[in-house]
Amino acid sequence: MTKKSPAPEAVKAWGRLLRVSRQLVEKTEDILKAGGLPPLAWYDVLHELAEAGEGGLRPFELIDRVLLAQYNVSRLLARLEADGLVEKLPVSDDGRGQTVRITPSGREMRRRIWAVYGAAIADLMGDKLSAKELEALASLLGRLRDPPVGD
Amino acid sequence: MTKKSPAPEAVKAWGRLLRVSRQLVEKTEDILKAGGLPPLAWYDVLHELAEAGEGGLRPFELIDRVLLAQYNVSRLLARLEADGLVEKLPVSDDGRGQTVRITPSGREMRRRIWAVYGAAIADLMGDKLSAKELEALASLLGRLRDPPVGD
DNA sequence: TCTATATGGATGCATTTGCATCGATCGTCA
DNA sequence: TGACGATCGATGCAAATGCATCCATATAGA
Repeated sequence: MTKKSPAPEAVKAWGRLLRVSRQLVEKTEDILKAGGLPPLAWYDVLHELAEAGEGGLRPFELIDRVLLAQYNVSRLLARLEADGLVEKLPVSDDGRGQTVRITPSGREMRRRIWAVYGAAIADLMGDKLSAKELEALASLLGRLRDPPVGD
Repeated sequence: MTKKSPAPEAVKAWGRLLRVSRQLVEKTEDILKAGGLPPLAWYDVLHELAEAGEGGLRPFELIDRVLLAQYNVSRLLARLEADGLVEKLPVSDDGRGQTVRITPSGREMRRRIWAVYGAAIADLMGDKLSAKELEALASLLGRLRDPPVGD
């Protein structure tokens, strides 16, 4: 079987995508660290749990949402629980599982992270592109997702 | 001082950017691993060194090109050297430094990785967007780079 | 019901990363 | 020339990640 060769435009866009995203993540992590705040992954999980509300989420639901490996979620939740930011509840109809719920202190931490994270997003993205351009970017990126997503 | 709040469009584009890039990287790493090939970072370094030619590069030059931390480059080069893919040469006019040059076997490895990596790029990007769209994407991403880059 | 298989989640172990620091040389300035 | 701060690159140690596997429960099939 013959391997495909990518178009030059694809290679260029690919390179930019990887480099830019790494640069942005790194900068954001630095800013959070400088503010004595936990890493981005913590925010992601706290955000999902906050959106999920009182019902909480099962760890395996978290896995697809935050795009982390199972063992990573398992350990991250352990750290969050140790810090009192989430709590694990047994779930009645499945003896294997548990439900994870954000605590008030977790919500507070989420707010604190967001104050810094949101500002970083504004600095690093919002200020560089117009609203129309941001929408165009989101739309193009959506087509690269698996599964692709519209709007 | 008041913190900025990001525009909703910025938040959406940000989320897509981080998720899509992680998804693409992960998929690509999986493909490489399945082919018994080393990780993407190896390709990056071999690619830069191949472009640099016989003159090679100093490790600190590699650092900004591949966007890796200094200690990461140091250790990655040690692994590449152990595998005979690069060689380290003393540099005459700076007793602290060294020059790193790709070996024939390193060039060969780069080709083998590219056969798989290039096909992944074609699959994951080239097939999803038109040439025009890819250029638009690259251009938008270029504006997010630090420093921003045109074309 | 009893057994086989699949799923949810945790964990031991090896590798990789991040952080701080170190040794060595270079450049500058008195 | 001699001293001092900066730069290049490596490395010890701690934390995080990846991998394989494990335990427990759930589900399906004979």
